[in-house]
This record gives sequence, C-alpha cells and structure tokens, in this order.
Amino acid sequence: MNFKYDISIDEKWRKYWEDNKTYKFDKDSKKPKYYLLEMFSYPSASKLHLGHWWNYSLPDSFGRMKRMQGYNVFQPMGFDAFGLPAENYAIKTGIHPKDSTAKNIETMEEQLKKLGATYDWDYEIKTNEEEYYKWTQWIFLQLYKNGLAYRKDAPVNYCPKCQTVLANEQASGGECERCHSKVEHKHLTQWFFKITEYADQLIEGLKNLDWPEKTKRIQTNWIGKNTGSMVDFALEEFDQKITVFTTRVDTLMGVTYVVLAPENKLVDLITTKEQKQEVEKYKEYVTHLSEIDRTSTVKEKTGAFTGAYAIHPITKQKVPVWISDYVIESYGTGAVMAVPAHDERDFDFAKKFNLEIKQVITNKEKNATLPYVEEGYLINSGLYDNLTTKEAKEKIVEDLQKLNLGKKTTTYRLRDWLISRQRYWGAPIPIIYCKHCGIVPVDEKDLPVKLPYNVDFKPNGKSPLAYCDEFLHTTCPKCGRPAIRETDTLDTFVCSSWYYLRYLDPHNDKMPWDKKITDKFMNVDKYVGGVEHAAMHLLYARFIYKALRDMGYVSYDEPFQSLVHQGTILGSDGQKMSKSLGNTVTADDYVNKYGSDVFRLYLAFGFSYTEGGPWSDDGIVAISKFFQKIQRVFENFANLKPSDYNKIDEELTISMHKTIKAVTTDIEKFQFNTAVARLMEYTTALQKYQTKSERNYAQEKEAILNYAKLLSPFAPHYMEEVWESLGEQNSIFNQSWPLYDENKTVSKNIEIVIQINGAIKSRIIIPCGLETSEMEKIALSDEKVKNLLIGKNIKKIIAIKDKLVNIVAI
RNA sequence: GCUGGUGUGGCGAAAUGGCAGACGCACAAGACUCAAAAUCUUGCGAGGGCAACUUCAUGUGGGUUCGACUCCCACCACCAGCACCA
Repeated sequence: MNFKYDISIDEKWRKYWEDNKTYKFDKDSKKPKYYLLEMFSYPSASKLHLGHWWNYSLPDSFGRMKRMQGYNVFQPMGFDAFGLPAENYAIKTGIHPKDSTAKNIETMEEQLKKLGATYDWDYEIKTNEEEYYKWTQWIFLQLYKNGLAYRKDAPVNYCPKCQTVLANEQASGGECERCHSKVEHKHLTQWFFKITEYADQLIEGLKNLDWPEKTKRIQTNWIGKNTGSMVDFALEEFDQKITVFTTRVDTLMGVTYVVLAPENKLVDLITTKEQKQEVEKYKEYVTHLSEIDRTSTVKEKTGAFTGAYAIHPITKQKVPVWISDYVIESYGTGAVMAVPAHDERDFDFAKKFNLEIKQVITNKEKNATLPYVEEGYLINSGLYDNLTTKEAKEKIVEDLQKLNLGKKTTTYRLRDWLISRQRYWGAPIPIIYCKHCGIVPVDEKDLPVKLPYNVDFKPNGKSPLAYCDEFLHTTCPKCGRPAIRETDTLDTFVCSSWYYLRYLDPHNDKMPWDKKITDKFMNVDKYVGGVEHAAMHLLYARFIYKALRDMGYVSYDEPFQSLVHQGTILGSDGQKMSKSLGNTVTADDYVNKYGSDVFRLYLAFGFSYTEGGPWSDDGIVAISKFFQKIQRVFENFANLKPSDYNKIDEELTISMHKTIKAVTTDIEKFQFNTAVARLMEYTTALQKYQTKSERNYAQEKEAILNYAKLLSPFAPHYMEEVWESLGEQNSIFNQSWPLYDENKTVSKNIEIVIQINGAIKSRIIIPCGLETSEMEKIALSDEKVKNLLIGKNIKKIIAIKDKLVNIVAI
C-alpha cells in the first residue's frame, strides 16, 4: 500500500496506461462523443517549455473529467511540421529539414508523454508526411476545380530576410511576422484562395459559436465589412470611367476632385503629356516606401495631378483627377471621390495642394467647423438641401441608379489568401505548366507530388525546388509533352486548416477522411489555443471547412463549436518568454524535482487559465506540501477499521456534495484555480473529520473515493496509485465522475446578516430556506436590532432568502 | 485615432446586484522540539480604540438602488486588436 507521491509513480502508471491501452479511442463506442482539441504545435528543437505544459496539461484535466462523465472523448495530438524554422535551421547548419524535424518530433513525443495526457498516439499526424500532405494537395485541387484557387499577378508582401512572400496576416504592421524585417513590395504571379467569397458567411457563422467575444470581434474587424455605394465618374476624353467607393454618398455634391491609388491601371492611360514626368516620379517614390511609411497616419499628404478631369455624375462639372498613396489599390475600387469639407484626409490633401473645399453638410446650429465629418443636414446641394445625411444617402443613390451611374455595394477589408511560398519545406502546389495546355492541375491519382529530398535549399527569392531538375521537369497530364511543375509550396496554414478532420481518420489512404466518421465526431466540441491565431488559423480553417461543406465533403457549417484561449505565461519579468531575453522557463527542472502531477496541479492553481500572467514558482513548494497532506488523509483512512458505528456526519456530507458541485462546474468553465481551491477546503474538512473519536467507515469511504476521483484530473498518476492502494479496480479513469445531490450541498441552518440601512448590525442563525416573512420577524426580535431601532421609524424591510435582512429606518 | 478588455491586500487571486478579499503565498505569534526542519493552532486591507466596537477601503468622479467590485455616465492608467479602409 502506497499513498505517497514521487516521480517513480509517474513512470509506473504511464507504462500501465500504455500496456493496457487505457486511452485507446474507440470509434464505435455508443457513448456520446466529445471532441477535445488543442492546437497542435510546431516541432521545435528545444525541450518542452512551460507554455506546452500550460496549453496541454490543463485541457487534459478537462478531458479526463469529461471522460469520467461518460463521454467518448477524442483528444488527439500531432505536429504542424512544415514551415520556415526548420528550413532556416537547415540553411544555418546544413542539417536537412526532414531530418531535424523527425528528430525534434521524437524528442517532443517523449516529452509530451511525460505530461501524462490521454492522447491515443495511434491517431497522431505529422503534416510533413506524404500520407498527410497528399491530402493537403488534394484539398488544393478541390478548391482549384471549384474556382476557389486562382493565380494572379499581384503586389505581394515580400520579406527580404526570409526570402519569401507573406500573407497580409503575416505581414501586419509592415513587419515580417517571424523575423520582424521590413516588408517589401513586389509583383509576382502567385496562387490565392478566394476566401473573400466567404466573407459574409465567415461573419454570419460567428453568431452561433461559443467563442470569446473578443475573438469574434477580431475576426469581424479583420473581415471589415462595410456598406456604401459605388459611384461612376466619367472621364472626359476616354471611353472609360472612374468608379469610386464611398460610405458617404450624401456628400457627393461636395466632391471637388477624385483620387486614384498610384497603382491604379487607369493612371497611365489618363495622365497628360504635361504631367507625365511628375506622375512617373511620384509613382517611383511610392514603390520605394515601406508599408510602415506609407500607412502612417502622421505622414504629410503627398500626391500628383494627372492632368485629367472626371465628370461629376450629378452636376456634370469637371473635377481634377489626382493620384496619392493615401488611396489603397486593393481596397474598394482603388479610387475615391474627395470631399475635403467632410473628410479629414481629403481636407489635409486639399489644403496641401490648394484644392477647392466645398461645404455641403452642416449641423443643427449651422456653425460646423471644417472638416465636419459628423451626420447633419445638407446645404449647397441644390435639390438635396435640407435633407438629413441619412435621407440624402438613400435619395442620391436612387437618383444615381436611375442615371446608371451608381449603386449600393459592400466591400471588405479581407483580401484573398495568398498561399504561394517560395520555400522548400512545405507541401508542393500540385500544378503543372505546359506550353500547350497552360495551367494543368496534377491528376488526383498522381498525388502526392513528392517533395524531393536532394535539393539545395539556400533561399534566393525563388523556391529551391526551381533548381531541382528531377522535380521541375515532368510531362503534361493532358498532352504528354514535356512540362514543368509549379515550384512554390503551400503556406503552412493550409496544412493546419484541415488537420482536425484528418485526426479522425489519419491513416486512410483512399480518401482524406471517411465522411461517416467525420459526421459522427465533428464538430470540435472544445478547441483550445492562443488568441494570436484569431485572424489567421482560425479564420483560414473556418473558410476551408465551409468550402469543403459546399463541395459536399463535410456536413456542418463550422469546425469549432466552442473555443477557449489559454492566457500566456510570461517570464518572471512580465515580458513574453523568449530566448533572447533569457527569461524562458523549462518545465523539466520542476517535473524532475517535484513530479509531473505536482507541476500540473501548481499550474492549475497558480494562474487563471484564460489570463495567464508572469511566471513565479512561489507556491510550488506549497503544492508539494499539499500532496503530503493528501497522502495523510488517505493513510488515515487506510488505517481505519470497519466498525458498527454508522452515524452520518452532516457536515462531511455537505462538504462532499458541495465540493463535487463546485469542482465539476469550475472545470467545465476552465476555472481550474478555483476548482483546486475547493479541493483544498475539502482536504481540510476530511482532516477534521478524521480527528473525531468515532468515524463512520462507510461514509468516510465514500468521501475518500470521491476525493480521489475529484483529484484525478489534476494528479492522474498519483490518483491512479492511490486508487490501486485503496484496493479499487483500475483504472480510476474508467470510473464514473461523482454526482452531487443539490439538496445536500447546503446545511440545515445558515447564518444570515441583519443590516440596518445597509450596515451589518447583527448575525443570526436560522433554518435554511425559511420564508422571508419569517426572516423579518426573527430579525426584528433580535435584541441588538431592537436596541438599535429605538426611536426610529421602520420604512421598509428587505429580506433575501438564506442571505440577509435589511431594515431601512430613520 | 477607432474598437474592445483589464484595474481588488505585500504577492497570485475569489466573489448569479446581497457579509469584499474564498483558496493560497509571504509575514508574525504560539504549540511540539535540547534545537532546527516538518507539522499543528492563531493572526494578517488601512486608520482609530484597552476593549466591545468604529471609520475608510475594489483606478478617479458622478448616478441608479434598501443595498454596487458587479449596472449606467464621464475621466485616468495599462494591455490587446485595427489603423490614411474612403
């Protein structure tokens, strides 16, 4: 019999679980399913850090409870194994990404097992393996066939250091997400996924999801839906028009010029001879601006006049056409109508270049100062005078529509997802270019397009695959003539946008997944991961899932029903943990010293899971002591001999039911810290009971067995040992989670407070559940209260059941 | 700038509009001990009082309410997301 916790126990039970396949996932189980998923990680060379333990051990505690509650819990683990770091490491050291990744995965698996989590490793996936990326390529082909993947020449974000193109999401703020180099602009022919086609659905779908509001907002903002109008300005001498997007069509009568983005295709066409030089100079200037410089709001306005004029759709007056970098080519139509009186940017621009400012909106007091950007009433607008801005918006669009010069429209901030990467370590894009047939998708039966091993992976702006002859040269699937392969690889976010489906059927070589299985186990019931993926992975995965749904491969609308973000554990200095700051913490030191269960429990107790906070190991010793306390409680019980004494201890009963209730609901809400607090209280209650001269064996046994079960999600190895020592049937994780009786969570009597004018004056003990009228009577008959009420008039009495009585008196 | 979130003891943190600070850490005193460790007990927001007790306290200032950490308004600080998005 052993009730003591030490590290040797960890090993013993991990082996037991493995040998007995305790956590084997049974696809055919009749139990209700529960898909618990934590974002998989990138296989890094260093040992598991604190963050891994934090991310994975606590959701595992949650999963263990679910399992004991009778759910068929599916909690898989795998690796997001393609990506830049392995390739950069290869460039530095010469070690092939495939080899370093394999080695890292091996180390990480070893370490992850130390967590003592309930993963069934038969369902492990590695995104760099052929059996996985074959299907990543397959997904690309399905999107291509359905018109959701296309190629276009586009200005792209290019990181000079990583030598690759980045998605907008990976280049926000004008910096490379990975190395923080300034992002450059280049024009390249790239592959895109048409995520914009799903923009509306991606907003709509959020409504029914149990996600943090913050995350929904990030996605909504990122998609940036905006309703407004398109308005056409005819060009004087050309058979062309400038279409602008505006949300303030009510200010149309105040337009004094039109501005195009410097990259707008019309610019070259309309620029006059006289202005050619100036416009070219300005365009040149813009291409050399970094993203940061260009998007800085404090920057003074710059621009150039094209010499051309456009025709105002209503007044038919000529307005000058300018170009300026404050207009962005990729948003709206890449052209705006300028209303300097009612837009700050236009106002600044007009001031700088001495352009006309015409006020058309004013406020109620008719004393608006320019630029006036609020709502108001129209003036100087002919027919539309005196309308409110709201009325004018409707009326003007109506009129424009009659003239066929405008209409209501919606735009999005979201851009299509650029998925081409000029790198080696990723899934090759399954496309072949043939001189005769053009772009030809690889035949599905020829998948995977294998990533060759022997390449020179030094980056130089082109994919290393472009220099690999055996890869590059192939034959056209259509005409059989020599052709070449696409040499770019897929963004790793493509790999991670569908892994939750593959987990369910990881070794299927006929199809990416069996729909019968995914229909049964999707959606993910609880998805746990960092908030930093809100505008990237979580958006991409939702898009891919919806696209797959529309092609009939999956059945539901959303992949992740409920989402929890773990907070970040910072370094003890309050900074993000990073090697360069030297504030990283390795879990190993603690695990080796105290054992994994002590460490797990400390993580659970020390921080709020959704908030995290600066790391501190104050208190880990206390948890270690808490384990000794637990040990004594079990030992005390083990030494107790069954006897005839069978009196039920009310206090212990209540304590037990209360604890079951609190621990259950707290774990459900991912409030592990308070769950542990309740278990500490329960420990004290058990200790107290065990000091009694006579103890009811049956009652104590029930209390003790439930105690072990409640502790087991947090201390799985230890409680497994205790369970065995108690002579119970293994495994504790095959037992059912304790249930509580609501009636037994409260005692017969309860202390309530009596307040006079809101200040506590007395405390009395009354029977639980007493009617409020009775409570009032008792309160008024209390001696202290009586004395305090002498000479006062009672105006009102408020009584709250089982809580308080408040007497309002003057 | 816009949009959110957060703000509670020396520290980590708790509180369906109903006893603020649960549960811990640290600290202090006591018991046990030759002593220490461990363990146990007690205290622990601030001020005043020998005490019973009392006043003030959840970023600041208002408000709603019998009653506000909690709801409303304004402001301050920090954090996050977006940012010349028409």
